Amino acid sequence: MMSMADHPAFNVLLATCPSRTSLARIANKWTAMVVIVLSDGRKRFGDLRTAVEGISSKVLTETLRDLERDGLVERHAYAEMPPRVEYELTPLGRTLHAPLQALSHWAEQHTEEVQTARQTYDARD
Amino acid sequence: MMSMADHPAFNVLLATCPSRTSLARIANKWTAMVVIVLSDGRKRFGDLRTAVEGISSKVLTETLRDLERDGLVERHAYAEMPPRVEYELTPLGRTLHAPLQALSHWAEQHTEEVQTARQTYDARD
DNA sequence: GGTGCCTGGTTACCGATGGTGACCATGGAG
DNA sequence: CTCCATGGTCACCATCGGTAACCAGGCACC
Repeated sequence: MMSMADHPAFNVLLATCPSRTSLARIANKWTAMVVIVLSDGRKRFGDLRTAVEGISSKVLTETLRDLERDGLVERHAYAEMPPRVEYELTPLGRTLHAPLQALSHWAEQHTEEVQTARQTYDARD
Repeated sequence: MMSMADHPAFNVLLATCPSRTSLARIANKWTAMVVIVLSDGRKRFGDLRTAVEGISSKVLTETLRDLERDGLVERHAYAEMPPRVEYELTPLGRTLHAPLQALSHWAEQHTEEVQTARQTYDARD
């Protein structure tokens, strides 16, 4: 059975609703790519940096910190030399995989249509 | 039947893949909110501005222009005074509704967990 | 014991992006 | 002749994303 409590009155369209903060975090290309890579399993910092082509150390660090802060990713640091740090999705983070994967699939599947539309738009008058 | 041509080798994880441009456009909070409002039907500029609380004219204009350029939204301007301009999703734009709605739902449904995690993170040492 | 490599960052800097508030063109109403 | 309504644009500033250089610390080599 579902009660009212299962449906809090959160609405991203409302300016002051805290859910908008959550949306802003996940509706982000780097977040999407990092989560997709991490859903394959625990990954080291350097491996993430390689897998998510083109991301810089700084942006990867920030993205991971934000995800950790929001309880979506867990950080495991080992006191070794050279250092080793691994990241993995929390159970909450794993629930993000499906929606973000869907978004990426959309991007991949409709890229050609988007490119065509863009060329048409840019070519007109 | 599906052929190879139905599955182009687009991959958002590759830096130079054009699908990444598409992902960057749709993985954006304003895009998500605008598409969700528009999936309810054709809307006037002013109504969109009201429905997506907190968006400025400038950002709404830019968001709509980008969506139009990518073939996701169609703009209908009427030569009346005062002016009337309506926007509606194209068939391609409508395919975005489900993934973006899912993302918003995630944000709304997990806001409390995210907030709790954030407080815990910020409170530690 | 100086040189260099390895990893996971940090720092300074800089251009793009997002956000704010004022302003505008047009025509009709008062 | 002034005011309102609509759908913007413009100038301006803050914040963010991105780039390239550098760093800590231990180990290996010579």
